[in-house]
Amino acid sequence: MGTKGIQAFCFPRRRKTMAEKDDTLLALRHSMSHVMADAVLEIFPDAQIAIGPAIDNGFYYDFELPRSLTPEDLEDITSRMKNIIAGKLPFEKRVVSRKEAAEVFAGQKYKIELLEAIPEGDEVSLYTVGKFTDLCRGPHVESTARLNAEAFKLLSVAGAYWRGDEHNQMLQRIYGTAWENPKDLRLYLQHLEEVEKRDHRKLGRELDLFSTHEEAGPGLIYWHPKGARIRLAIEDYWRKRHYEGGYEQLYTPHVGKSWLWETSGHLGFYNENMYAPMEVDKSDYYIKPMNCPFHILIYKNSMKSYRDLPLRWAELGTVYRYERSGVLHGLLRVRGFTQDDAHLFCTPEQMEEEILGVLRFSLSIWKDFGFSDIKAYLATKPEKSVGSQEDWDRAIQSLKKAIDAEGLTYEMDEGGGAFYGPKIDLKIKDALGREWQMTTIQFDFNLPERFDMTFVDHDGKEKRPLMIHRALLGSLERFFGVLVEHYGGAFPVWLSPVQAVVIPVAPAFEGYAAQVADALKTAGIRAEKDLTDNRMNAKIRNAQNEKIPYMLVVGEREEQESSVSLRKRNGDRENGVPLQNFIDSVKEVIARKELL
RNA sequence: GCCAGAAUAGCUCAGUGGUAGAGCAGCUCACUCGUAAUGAGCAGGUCCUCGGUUCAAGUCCGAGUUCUGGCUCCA
Repeated sequence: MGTKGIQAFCFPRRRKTMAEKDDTLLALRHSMSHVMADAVLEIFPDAQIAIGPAIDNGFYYDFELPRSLTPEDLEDITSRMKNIIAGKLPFEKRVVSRKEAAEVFAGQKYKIELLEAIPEGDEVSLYTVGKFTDLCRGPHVESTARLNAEAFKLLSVAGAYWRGDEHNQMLQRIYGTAWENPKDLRLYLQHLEEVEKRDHRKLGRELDLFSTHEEAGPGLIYWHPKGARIRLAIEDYWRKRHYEGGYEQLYTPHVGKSWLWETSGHLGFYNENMYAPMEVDKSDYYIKPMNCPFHILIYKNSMKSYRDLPLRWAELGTVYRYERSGVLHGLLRVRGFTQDDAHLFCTPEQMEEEILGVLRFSLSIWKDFGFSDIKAYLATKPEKSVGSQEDWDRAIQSLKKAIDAEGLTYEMDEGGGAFYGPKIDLKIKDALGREWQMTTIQFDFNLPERFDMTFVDHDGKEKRPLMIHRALLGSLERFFGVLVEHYGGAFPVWLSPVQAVVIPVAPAFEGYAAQVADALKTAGIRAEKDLTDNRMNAKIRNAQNEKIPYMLVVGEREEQESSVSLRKRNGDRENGVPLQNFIDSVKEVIARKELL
C-alpha cells in the first residue's frame, strides 16, 4: 500500500496555512526523534542507532541496545529529553563528503549501510543537536527552543526489524507523540482514550456481541445472539440491495480438491495462507481461502453467450486463511471470515459500465451504513504481472473514469496492483477520523485464462470474458468490528440488536409491559421487556448501558391510555406517546436508517 | 513467525514466598417502586498449562499456550 502517496494525499492543495502547519509539525517531530536519540545515547553510549523519522501524530527511533527497555527507561529518557530541550540547543546542518561521514559513523553499522545507499551525487548531510550527530536529510527546527517539553510523550517500546524485513536484526523502537503545545498533546491523548473506549473487543464483551475461544482456536469468531442479530440485519439489507442491484446470489462449498487450487494457481502463490489439506478418499481437499474458483466452475457449467453477460454473482462466502499468530486482532484480523464477495463477468465492451456500476453501488451502500468520507486508491501494474499492457491500460482507464464520474478523490498507487490485475480500493473514514480499507474492486486477467473461460460473441467466435472480483464490506467480521467502533456501540436503530425495551414502573404493570412488547414485535420491531425484579431506575440504567435506542416506561397512566413514556438513548423524553404513534415513528426511523 | 509486556471468580482488578480477596454480574429472600444502581444473604477459583527450585509457590526459574503493543512511514 502506498504510504508515500498517503502523505502526499493527506496534505492536498488546501489553504497554505494548513500545509505550513503540517511541515512545521513534521520538522518538530523529526527533531524530537533526534532529541530522543541523544537521550538514549546518554544512557547507552554504545547503542547502535538505526532510523528515526516523523510519523503521523509523532515519531519513533530504532535502536539496537544491550538490553530490553523498561517503562522506567522511558521515564528516564523523557526527563533527559526535557533537559536537552531546556538547553535551547541549535540543530546544526553540515554537508560532508562520504568519507567524512563514514568516519563520523565508524562503528554504526546501520548508519554506514544507510550512507552507502545514498545515490552517488546526492548530498550527504549531518545534523547535530547537543552531543548527537545523525546522518539526516532534515529538515529540522532551528533549535530545541522550538520544541515544547510539555507537548510530547513517549508512548511505547516495540520490536521492529531493521528495514522492516524479518530476516534482519530485530531492533527496539520507541514511539512518541509530539505536538506544538500541551493543549494539542492533551487533545491527542484524549483521542487515544476515546479510541480505547470504543475498542470493538471491549464493546463486544460489554454488549455481549461476540467472543473468541483460545481452546478452540485463535482468530475464529463466535457471534453471540446480539451480534448475530446485527449481522442478520446487515445480511438482510445486503441481500436485498444486491438483488435490486442486478446481482444473483450463490452458495458454494467450503472445500475443494487440489485440482481446483492447482488450476487457480493458489497452491502456487497463496499456499502459505492456506490451511493444510485433509485427505478424503485419497484426494487432498483444501478449505477455501477464496470463493472465486467455485464461481468460475458455475460459470463454466454451461456455454455462455455474449447475451448472458454481464453476470454479477455474489456470495457471502466463508473462507479460512492462515494468518501468522502475531497479526491476529479481534475482529479486524482473523483466520475465518465471511467475505461479501462478488464476481462480475463481462465483455470488454461492458467493462466501463460495470466498473462504474459496482463503484456507484458500493458508495450507495456505504452511505446507508453512515459512512460518506471515502477515498479511492488506484493501484497499477506491478513489475511481475500477467495480462497484456493493453489490457492493463484499458482496465486502469476504466477504473479512473469511474472514480472521476463519481467525483471521488483518489490517489495512485503505482505498481501496487496484484500481479493479475489493477484495482481500486476504497478507504472509509470513521467517526474518529481513522481510515479503514474496506472495499476492493480488482480486475483479474489470470483466472479466466487458467480456467479457460469463454463466451460466444456476436461473430460466433469464442472469446475470453473479463473478470472482476469485488468485496464491498470486505468481510462481515472486519466490517462489524469497524461498525462497532464507528458507532461506539450505539448502533443506528435499524441495526440495534434490541431496538426498544419496555420497562414497567412497578410489578403491577408487567402485564401491560408484555402487551406493549408483543405489539412492537408484531410490528417487526426488535423489542424486549424488562421483567426482572430490579427497580425501574436500575432497568433504565441497564438499558442505557446496553445502548438500547428506545426505553418505554409504562405505568398506570400509560396502561389506561394505551400509550408509552418514551426515553431515548440520547436522554430525550416524551411522555404519553400513543403506542401506535410510537410504532409508526420507529418504523420510519428504521426505514430511513436514521441514527436515532 | 520475531521483539516486548500480560494472564488471579463471568467482568474489572487487589494480593512480592507462609490458610486466595473486593466491587460489579449471578442465585435466594424481602420491598406497591415514575426516567442512570433498593436492601440483606448465599454461592462462585486447577491463581493459563506443564515442569523445576523451596519445608512452603498465585508470588521465584524454565518451557509452552493465548492475549496486548509493534514489526508499512526510508538518513
